[in-house]
Amino acid sequence: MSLKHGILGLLNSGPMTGYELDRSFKRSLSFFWQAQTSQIYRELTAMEKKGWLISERVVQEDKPNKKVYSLTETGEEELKKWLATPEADIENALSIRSAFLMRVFFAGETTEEEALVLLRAFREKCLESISANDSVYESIENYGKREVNEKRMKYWELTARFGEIHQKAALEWVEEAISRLEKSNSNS
Amino acid sequence: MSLKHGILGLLNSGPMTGYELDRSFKRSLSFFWQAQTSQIYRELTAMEKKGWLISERVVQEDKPNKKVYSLTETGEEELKKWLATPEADIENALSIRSAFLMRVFFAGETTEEEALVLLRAFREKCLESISANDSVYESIENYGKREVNEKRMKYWELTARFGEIHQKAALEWVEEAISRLEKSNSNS
DNA sequence: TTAATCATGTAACACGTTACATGATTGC
DNA sequence: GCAATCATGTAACGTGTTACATGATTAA
Repeated sequence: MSLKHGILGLLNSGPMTGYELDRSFKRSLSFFWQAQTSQIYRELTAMEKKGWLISERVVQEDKPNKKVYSLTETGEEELKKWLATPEADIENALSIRSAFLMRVFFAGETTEEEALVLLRAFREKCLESISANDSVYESIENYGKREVNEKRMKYWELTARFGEIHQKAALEWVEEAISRLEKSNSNS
Repeated sequence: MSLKHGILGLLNSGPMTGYELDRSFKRSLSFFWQAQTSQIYRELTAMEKKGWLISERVVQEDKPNKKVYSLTETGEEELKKWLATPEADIENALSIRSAFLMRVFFAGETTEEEALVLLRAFREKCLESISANDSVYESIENYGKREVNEKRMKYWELTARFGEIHQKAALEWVEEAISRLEKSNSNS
């Protein structure tokens, strides 16, 4: 239920519209949890039905009208309850779900040259992501200074740091994988 | 569609029942793709309807009867087509989906002490997983010798190696995260 | 005038999870 | 006698993805 709890967590910093939540999500939580706009609107409807949120329609003259959501007491309690029971998520915290690795697993059904093309493409991806990291920290600082308190920023940075370490580990892996394959290629 | 293609890939080594596919999945692919038994049976039904597989009922006397699935030509073509178009999966190959990191992100809503409890529990999990890795390689070798050819084993090992590197990176991250928090704790 | 940003959704389908149901055989 | 392994599923629900629909305002 992480999408619901992500929304609760964001709304705990103050009321927001679905549109704003969507942008917040993509700016911060999308490092480790991706959600479509349409999914966010659907969840908001469901969460209001559950009594975790209430919405208020705000009329605007210059822009389209909007619907501002805020936490109810029930919603706050639910957030606290969730924060207090992390066991199941720690249990699965190391599990990976990767369609890319599925392809690596079955690369034996193709030629070694094709496998190398796959791995080299992944290496490029790793290098790209790593070189984009500086701007990530910049945007955390810029955004954080304005709208988020320091305590919250600290944990945001920790999650970004996870992404960074993850990317570097992936690069390390693919370098090793490529050189293993190239070695076995020249032996054959 | 990775579950379907995982099944195609496994059946490409030879016909299997849903029960055997389920065990294969859990033994090998579950490092990077988890699937429930019931999901596998549902996919098999759907894939047969699509014409990718055919099933044959085999009567057994000592054990319950079973239903053996094999690839059709259409299924083989689909597998080849999938292997030839990895672009989208490489694009998202570095993306993470982690309910645990969602909790880290929102750990600012609790006390620093609670955050440390969370991170220490994760560290334990990392250490556990890392110490379980030797047996992983052992079982790949044991299983691989019997039923899988050498070319396939190589890629299996690569995916397992990814898991290992990932675990070590996670440990590195959590050690750093804990010491950062402990530092800021003593400053406050 | 055209793209970008603001703003909210519906519908259909695909995929994942949980709980339940059934019943045979083998080894301790 | 009891647990483990063999073997196959259904039903309901929850979550994720894709495509589509609508329409206003602002900046280039």
